[in-house]
Amino acid sequence: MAKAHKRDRRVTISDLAQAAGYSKTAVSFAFNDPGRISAKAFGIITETAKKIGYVPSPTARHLSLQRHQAIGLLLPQQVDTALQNPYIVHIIQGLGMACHDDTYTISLIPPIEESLSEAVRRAAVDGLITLGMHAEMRAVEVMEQRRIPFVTIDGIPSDMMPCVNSSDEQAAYDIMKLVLSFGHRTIAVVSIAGEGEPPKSYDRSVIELRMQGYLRALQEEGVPFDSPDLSIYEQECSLAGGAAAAHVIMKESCRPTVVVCMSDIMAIGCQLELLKLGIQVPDEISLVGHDDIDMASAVAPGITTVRQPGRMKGLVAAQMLLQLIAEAPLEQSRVTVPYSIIKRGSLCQRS
Amino acid sequence: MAKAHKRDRRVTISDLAQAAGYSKTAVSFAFNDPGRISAKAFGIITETAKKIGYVPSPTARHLSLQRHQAIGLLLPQQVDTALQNPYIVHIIQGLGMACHDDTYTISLIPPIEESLSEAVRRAAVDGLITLGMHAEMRAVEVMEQRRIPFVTIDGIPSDMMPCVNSSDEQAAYDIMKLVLSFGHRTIAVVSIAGEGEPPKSYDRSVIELRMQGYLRALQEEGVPFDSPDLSIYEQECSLAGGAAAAHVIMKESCRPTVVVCMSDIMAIGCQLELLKLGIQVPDEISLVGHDDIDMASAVAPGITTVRQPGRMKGLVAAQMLLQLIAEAPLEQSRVTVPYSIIKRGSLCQRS
DNA sequence: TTGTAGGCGTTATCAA
DNA sequence: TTGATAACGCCTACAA
Repeated sequence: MAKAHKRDRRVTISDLAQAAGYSKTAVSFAFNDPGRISAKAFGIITETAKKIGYVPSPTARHLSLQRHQAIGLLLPQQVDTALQNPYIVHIIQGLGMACHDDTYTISLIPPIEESLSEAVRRAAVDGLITLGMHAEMRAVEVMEQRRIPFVTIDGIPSDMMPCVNSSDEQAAYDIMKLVLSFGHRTIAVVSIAGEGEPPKSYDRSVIELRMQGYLRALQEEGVPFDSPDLSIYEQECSLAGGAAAAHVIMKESCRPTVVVCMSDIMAIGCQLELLKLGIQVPDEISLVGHDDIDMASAVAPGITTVRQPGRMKGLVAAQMLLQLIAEAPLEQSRVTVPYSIIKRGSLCQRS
Repeated sequence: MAKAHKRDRRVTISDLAQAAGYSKTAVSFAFNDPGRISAKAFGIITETAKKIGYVPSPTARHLSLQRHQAIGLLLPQQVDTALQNPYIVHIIQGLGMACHDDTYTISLIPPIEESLSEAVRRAAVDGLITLGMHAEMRAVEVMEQRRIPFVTIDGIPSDMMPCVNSSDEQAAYDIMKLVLSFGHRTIAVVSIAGEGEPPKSYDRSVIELRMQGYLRALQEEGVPFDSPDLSIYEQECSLAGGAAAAHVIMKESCRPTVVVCMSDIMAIGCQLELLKLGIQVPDEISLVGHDDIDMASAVAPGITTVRQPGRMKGLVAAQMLLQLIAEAPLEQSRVTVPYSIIKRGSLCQRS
């Protein structure tokens, strides 16, 4: 009567111990370290377990072991919004690759009522991956209080926080250099308009870094910021934004020979619109993008672009995190993953 | 000496209770039900909490409350593979939309050593979303033993298991009907080759249902299965598979006027290859696909296709699951989410 | 090899 | 309003 008052209680280790005629310890061993009990005991216990339908409670194990076998990805926005960004999907894939062998699970953790720190408080994970500078101080504080290790992707390299970055500035510099090497001198740059706080797809700092890279390359070639040959636009990061850019550009008195877009999605939108307007791409106007999303290789001509190594970043970050969780020392706490430039048909020699 | 032997123990509710000069109960109330203690007590406790850096342990709460505030998505493959399928990404977005308000977290749960049931055993979630028929019996058994509610997406409607489906057969029927209404009578169908056990992107049953839908429509219009005007191919579900289809089709003595592909990715691959071969799309050969992936609207001409309501399915499934978790009755345990046909440029009147 | 008992950090019950 | 104390279900020294 003391215990069996609820008919549909889930079956616990005690139930199994009783049913099998062994102690809880024996049962525990049967599941976690069979070598420590007799073969007979093991047989009886597993048999009985099957019979009465016993499944060890993960939660109880977690509490007891102080470990979840899970890592979390702290998202700057709600899940549905975040996953609209293919880059984030790539990162998750990378995390998955790293977690595969160690059978860690991945938790998608959006802010709770706008608050990342609140999300961190409640996260039942062994470690966290953080995106961008959104690792606001409050959240970092909580992670430290909770002693949860974390690795930041695309964060601002600082302090002792482990992070995985790619050289955005350099990548932008490189592709602009490529553009210039093709003889282009009348250039339109389409930057990303940052609407709202957390920009839909990109961190503000990334946008700035890319712009700096562009300008550095231009400067080197003697195209200063205020050159009449250089026009800079800001558009929403979408196909529509790219299309809008196409229209604006066509109205320019001094039409550019190349459009340098800060994202493939805009480049593709722009290219489709230019084609629709009867402009030959790349013959009349060349185009380059950024990110190498799937679509970039699917459109005709393919978009010359910079490949964001999202998967690689996720993979490396997760590996580092797993190290930290295991309390193993990190070889390096600041990793830079290389970009690569993908050459396709959208960029050609200036005609 | 009994307790304070570890210097870096994380601070617990007892520590706070002691530091604040109240009982654990009072502390618990301060965090969960402040109305039940005096304002003064609340003030002191929260103040002290901040000072000593106390954060309630989620795990301990989970064990105590028997609830995780998390749902899991049971993936048929590893995370990186699964997320290559945009349809699955859409589903996750849908889950995210549903979880937003209730601040549930989403766990991505891949099989553990090929075993879904093992993954279910260890999942620390309040409920599970299951994909396709991959909810093999063993996994279902474990869910029942653990008393974890679940909802299946694209599963085989059966028994009492709640599920969210879309009428694949009907959708295929509809698009084939559309094709026929445009006057096409010489038709190539490109089906999906099922390589390996869990097909890369599609459940076997979905493929069969779509084929059935195609055939039903054809039959109605007097194009029987063995008509010389109908040729059926099987290709890998990829751009390359579509391209391969294009080549095979062009070698046919009786060239079709339309290619009906079971997936957009194949349709796009096919279209790009046809264009490369100098075939006019849609004038010489029309094309239709299935799924309405992002790319389908980006290529030129756009692919006429059937929109897989992935987000909607995820949303509905998660809402149902949340109901089940709350032990609220389900309005209906079998929901069918409607497809819609998206008309774009790739399909035109037979010339 | 097996069992006893204490700990993991909360929440919930029920007196005081 | 407050505070002991018993769950929650498992793991694991330590003892037998």
